Amino acid sequence: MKLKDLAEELGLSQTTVSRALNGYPEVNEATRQRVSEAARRHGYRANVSARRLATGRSGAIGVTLPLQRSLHFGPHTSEFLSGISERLAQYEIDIVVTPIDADDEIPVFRRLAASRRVDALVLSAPTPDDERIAALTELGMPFLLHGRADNVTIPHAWLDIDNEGAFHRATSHLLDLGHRHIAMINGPLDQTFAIHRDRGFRAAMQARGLTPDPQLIGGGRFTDENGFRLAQAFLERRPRPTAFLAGSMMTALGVFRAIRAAGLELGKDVSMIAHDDVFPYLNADNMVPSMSTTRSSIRAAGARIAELLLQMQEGKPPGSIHELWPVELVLRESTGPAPK
Amino acid sequence: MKLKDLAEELGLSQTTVSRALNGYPEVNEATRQRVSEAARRHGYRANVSARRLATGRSGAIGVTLPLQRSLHFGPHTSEFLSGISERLAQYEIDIVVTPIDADDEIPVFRRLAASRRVDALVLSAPTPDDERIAALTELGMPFLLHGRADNVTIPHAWLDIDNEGAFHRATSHLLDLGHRHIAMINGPLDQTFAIHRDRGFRAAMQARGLTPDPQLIGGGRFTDENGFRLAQAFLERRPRPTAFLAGSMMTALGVFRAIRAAGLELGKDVSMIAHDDVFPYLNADNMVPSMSTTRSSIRAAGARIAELLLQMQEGKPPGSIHELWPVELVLRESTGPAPK
DNA sequence: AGTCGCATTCAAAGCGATTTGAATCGCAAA
DNA sequence: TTTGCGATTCAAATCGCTTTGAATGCGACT
Repeated sequence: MKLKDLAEELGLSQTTVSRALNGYPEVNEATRQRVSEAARRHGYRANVSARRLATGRSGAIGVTLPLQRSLHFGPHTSEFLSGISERLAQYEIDIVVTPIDADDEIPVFRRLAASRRVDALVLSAPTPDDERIAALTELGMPFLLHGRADNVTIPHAWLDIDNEGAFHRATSHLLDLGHRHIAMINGPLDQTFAIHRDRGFRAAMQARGLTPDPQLIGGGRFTDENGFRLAQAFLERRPRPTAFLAGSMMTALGVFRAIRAAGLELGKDVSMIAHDDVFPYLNADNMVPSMSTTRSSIRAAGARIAELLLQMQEGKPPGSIHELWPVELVLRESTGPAPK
Repeated sequence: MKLKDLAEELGLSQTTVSRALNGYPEVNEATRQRVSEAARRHGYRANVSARRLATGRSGAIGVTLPLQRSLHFGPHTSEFLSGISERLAQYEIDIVVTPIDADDEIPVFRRLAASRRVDALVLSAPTPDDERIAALTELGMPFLLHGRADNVTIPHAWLDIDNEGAFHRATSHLLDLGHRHIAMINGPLDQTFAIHRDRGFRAAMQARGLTPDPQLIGGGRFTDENGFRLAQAFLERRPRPTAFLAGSMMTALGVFRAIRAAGLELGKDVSMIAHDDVFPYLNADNMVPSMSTTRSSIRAAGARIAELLLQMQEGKPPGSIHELWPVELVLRESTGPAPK
């Protein structure tokens, strides 16, 4: 059933039917009722391809899915996507997952733009000098950055969490508890968020006149394995760290195991604060001991990003969209006073 | 730059340019070269909306993303999507993520079909009597089921792994090692794959004349927490289980913790075999002790599903597409002989 | 020389919506 | 009675591609 059929059945022109369904004001209310009813009865829905062609808008936003590179974002992906779709569900906007091969990101963007496949893009995992921003700006493709690219001066929209503040507070709290040898298990250090966390950590230490021990700082992928390896190595150093900062719940699990393997008890011999993106399948509250975290829902971020993309489509200038979300510090059982 | 502009610049008709770019044979090779060169030079790409409208194919496949219900599939999602996109990347086929709210799945399908938004769907997490199959068949929307719906007789395409066989083998192996009290931590029991696993487990036990202890059987979401809780409870029973089967690496982590918490040693006092969907961020091989698993890559399944969808689009009848993948049993350190 | 067939190319007709500019109908104002 | 205006409705153009059916050019064959 297409528009023409519906119009014929109703004895109306396509124009009127189209307008009635799209809520234009110049349609008689009685007519609109009649049209809506018929449309519902036939389960009529406008062919999206035709609509997109006519309106010039693709009605879709692209979310990049890094295939090779940031594989550690795997577990984040579904939550983030859920957040976006949650917000977009009521609109007729598609979410197109665009695999990106790291090598040829820019060409992919070029193709996306030329074929008008999506109206806007969501970019994840930026580096400080992220070159995608210049490329997309030049292509005239609207986008929203999830994270920040500190060194890029081109105006662009971004939403980020306060990673620096979060790790500053977490570190300060550990210091308040008397910890002096704090190990930091960060993410991949080429990415902005990891750099910010590092900065927060160092600043908090230095504020107390302490210098972070480079032997107790590590980074890398957010895997259970990486967390275990680094933590195990750190626990062999002397003086031994009495507290850990972990960049993700996944690494925290590894650290947890390493602590146990060393015969230590979490929350007593060793403290830990992990960053929690709030995954429904890995709950900090239900761990034993429950895990102190810096918490920020990546799902909520996705929803807000969708919201902001909608606003951009209505004309809000990208350069005016900058959101820095505070991060909660949730204290649970995994943190305690430093052992004497 | 659109087709018309390109044609004008080249002094050719749109027909010829279109055919040249789409690889039709009736174009002079010299002309094709000239066209390709010009297209490349201008970065020309056909407007997808126009193409879709003209061809009547949306050039997109939909992947359902259950929002509420199977939240436990979170971590699987990104791997699965990666697999699909890996295979589809070379084609101009979009992957549209379709959030599904559980309550109104069928209406969503109806809308998808009516608006011709996608050419086919990938369905996940089926139940034995999955009613989506009938709905989609009636709507004429091609789909491929990831998993199986045993009780549905309507011919349809599916790809599944041999869950029953996997758990049969895993159980048999534990029995060979002398274990008699085997605990089973399954997935949500309304889903087919969990039912199959249960069946494999029971059959292997019964083949040795053993009856599974209902006190040692549990199910539920694939969370670390659920694994921990169930395992902890099971370890308090007498006789205590000497081996565990875990439905996912996520639950396995919880079981692991429960075993440690009980002062037992994995691989010696207690054995475990977990099912591994092969996540890059949770490696069975690198755990300590390394984890014995039934292994089947969900990413590979995604890639194959994409492949099969392409074949369906070329006319392969859905009823002829049934793939049952064998599952590897990988023995590592977490399994050992039953303690006397 | 006339005709046929093959290789190319083209003009024009869709695809199914949206949108522009004009037409129609009452009804109040002149 | 005529005119004008607001409220509705409509015919036709448009979006940018694919595809059908016809046209063209040219060497080969009769």
